[in-house]
Amino acid sequence: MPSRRASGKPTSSDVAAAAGVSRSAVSFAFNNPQRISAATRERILGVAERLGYTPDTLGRMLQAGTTNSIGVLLPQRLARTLENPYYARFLMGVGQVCDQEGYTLLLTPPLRESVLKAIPYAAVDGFIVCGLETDRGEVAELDRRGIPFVLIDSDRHEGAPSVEVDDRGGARDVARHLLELGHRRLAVLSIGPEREAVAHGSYGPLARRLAGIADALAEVGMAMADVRLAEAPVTRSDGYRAARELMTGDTPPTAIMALSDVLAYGAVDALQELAIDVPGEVSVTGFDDLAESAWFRPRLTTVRQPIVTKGRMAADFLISAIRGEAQHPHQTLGTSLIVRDSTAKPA
Amino acid sequence: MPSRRASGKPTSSDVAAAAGVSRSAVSFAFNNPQRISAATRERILGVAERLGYTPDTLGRMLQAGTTNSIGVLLPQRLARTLENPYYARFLMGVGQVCDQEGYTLLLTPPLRESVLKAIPYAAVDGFIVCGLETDRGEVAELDRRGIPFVLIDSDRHEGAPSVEVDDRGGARDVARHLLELGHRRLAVLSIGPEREAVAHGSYGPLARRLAGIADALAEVGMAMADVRLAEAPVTRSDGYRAARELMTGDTPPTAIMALSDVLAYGAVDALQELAIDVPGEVSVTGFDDLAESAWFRPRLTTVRQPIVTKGRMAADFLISAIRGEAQHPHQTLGTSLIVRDSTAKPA
DNA sequence: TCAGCTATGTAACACGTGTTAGTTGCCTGC
DNA sequence: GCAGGCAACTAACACGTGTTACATAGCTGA
Repeated sequence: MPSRRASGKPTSSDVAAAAGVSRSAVSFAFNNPQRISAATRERILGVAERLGYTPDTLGRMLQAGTTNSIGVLLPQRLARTLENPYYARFLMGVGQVCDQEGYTLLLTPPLRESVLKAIPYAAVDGFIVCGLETDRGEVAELDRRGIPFVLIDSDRHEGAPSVEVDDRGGARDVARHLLELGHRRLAVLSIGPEREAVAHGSYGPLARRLAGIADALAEVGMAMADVRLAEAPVTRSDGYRAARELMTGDTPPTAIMALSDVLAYGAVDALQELAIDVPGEVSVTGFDDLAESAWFRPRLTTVRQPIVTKGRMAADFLISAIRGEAQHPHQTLGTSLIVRDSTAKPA
Repeated sequence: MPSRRASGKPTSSDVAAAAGVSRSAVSFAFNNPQRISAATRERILGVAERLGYTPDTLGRMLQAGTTNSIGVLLPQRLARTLENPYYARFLMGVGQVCDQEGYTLLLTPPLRESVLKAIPYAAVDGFIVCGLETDRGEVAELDRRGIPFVLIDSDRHEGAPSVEVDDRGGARDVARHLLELGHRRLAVLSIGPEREAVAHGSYGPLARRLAGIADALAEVGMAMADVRLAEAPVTRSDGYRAARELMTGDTPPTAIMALSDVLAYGAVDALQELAIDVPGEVSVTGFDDLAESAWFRPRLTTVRQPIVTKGRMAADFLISAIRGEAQHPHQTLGTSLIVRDSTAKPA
């Protein structure tokens, strides 16, 4: 009978005792067959089978010093994250590499509203750090832990690999597109509320996109002050509500620039319900180019960012760092303007 | 200087040595402040700070016997899983509970094509087992490990909690709906290829849905043999291709029953490209009722299954089991037919 | 003044594993 | 017949933590 008090799980000591051998022999029987005679090996395996023994995962990990798992440090709660198609797609890219290299994927949301506090509770070989709007010590904490990590959509940080996207250029391109079509009454549907973060000097993707829009506006002698700014948290419904409100003014915009595709979908929903033709009366643009945007009616004009590639590259960099192979590469991925059917000259 | 050979990370022994105290004192300084004098506590914390010490996650987990993490045992690779909106939504439900209870979420894909082999490599307090088409010993393995688990979309298994959906009833409802409208030339767009699994006696959700369709057919004197069956792996594009092929015959169907919403989207894409009106000429139905289906044009007639609730309930059951609170509840969630604009009487 | 209690710190144990160094016995070869 | 080598196995270490049982000193109260 396994001696372990009441917790059930038999340990290698139990097997050793029952088989009349040492604990080492048990380990060899499982991991190093040729290091032990075939006869006793069979006996040990038999006893193990009878007792229902399985090597403990944590014990093995502690000894091996590796978990075969990579963590994704998320800025939002799991429910909000998985609700967002952007993250689903990003994680898909990460997952491709995990599949290939045999890693599991640990999703780590903030613990009690704190990303920092979540770090000690994740048993992983390395972290992919997502959308760190303001660095409140997470990077320092990871550094001192000596655990490899990669920054995504954050500020560039010497001492760690990073993958970013040319958000500024992409936003500039789409704004330019609308301006060249002749639009002057523009509205920006931003992901928010994060204006405070921007005001406080954060340089997340959001701030960069706004900067890109400002760039394009400046080229025609306009400024952000000439643009109407609305904010919606994240979902399609949020975009719907925000767009409805945008159209209530006495001089509604002729073009709505949404800072994510999902918000753009919602905006189109609102316009259709108001019987406003897209793009005949109002043009709408997105950002991301999710797969659905090509199927959406009207087919959405948007900025393509290589989300899956971003995830894949992040995982590649991380695994290289875990293996101690690479230094600290910084990659900035390009964007491209995808002109489809949701934009046209103003009426 | 920390003595540890070259691996970097200082351990509590290093801190103890540097502070001239025992290792226990270091532990107390961090976890049990009142067990030690304020003066030495400050000193220890100071030394720890200087050395850059952080308690090791694995060591702590091993001692505590808990990981604060729950695992999701997936039947497919991560890339395929996260590509599927159904799973994204299911994981969202699981995530809601994780957020609430402070758990992290470990996604565990098959290792070398084997779900079984993946189990020993996941450091979790319990598993949510998804879509176990055929039980090849996974349940036995989890049982012998003595780790709590919950079965989702599988056969009911005494000895473990489970959450299922009335797939059969849902499929029967939607088939009945089409038959009552007058359709007789039906096509089923199944998720596959898994016909072999069904033939081998597996009772996954897919088989149950097919059984439900057979039920409805029987009510009007028809059988599955009278229905055209096509299979598509999983994505919208897959559905598109399969539907195009379905329509090539000399007597194309007047209604397409897709076994998932995503496939239904693809089917509508194909019909639109062929200039076939939906629902005027051909009706299309889905299964799942994803959020997008209400926005889709034409608004999709489908079977709603409570995906998020399923995930939430699975996580609830699991956490109860981890805490040793509950027995082995079995829950079967209901479905409801959502009639929208993608179905009509045949021409 | 001394028994007894509290505050403080430590040694030892427990969690469960893999691996290295070392012991024993048997067989081979000269 | 015995040195040397090999096979089989074990003791001890390492991974890093939290916690329990014990020792010591100082203080309080009768």
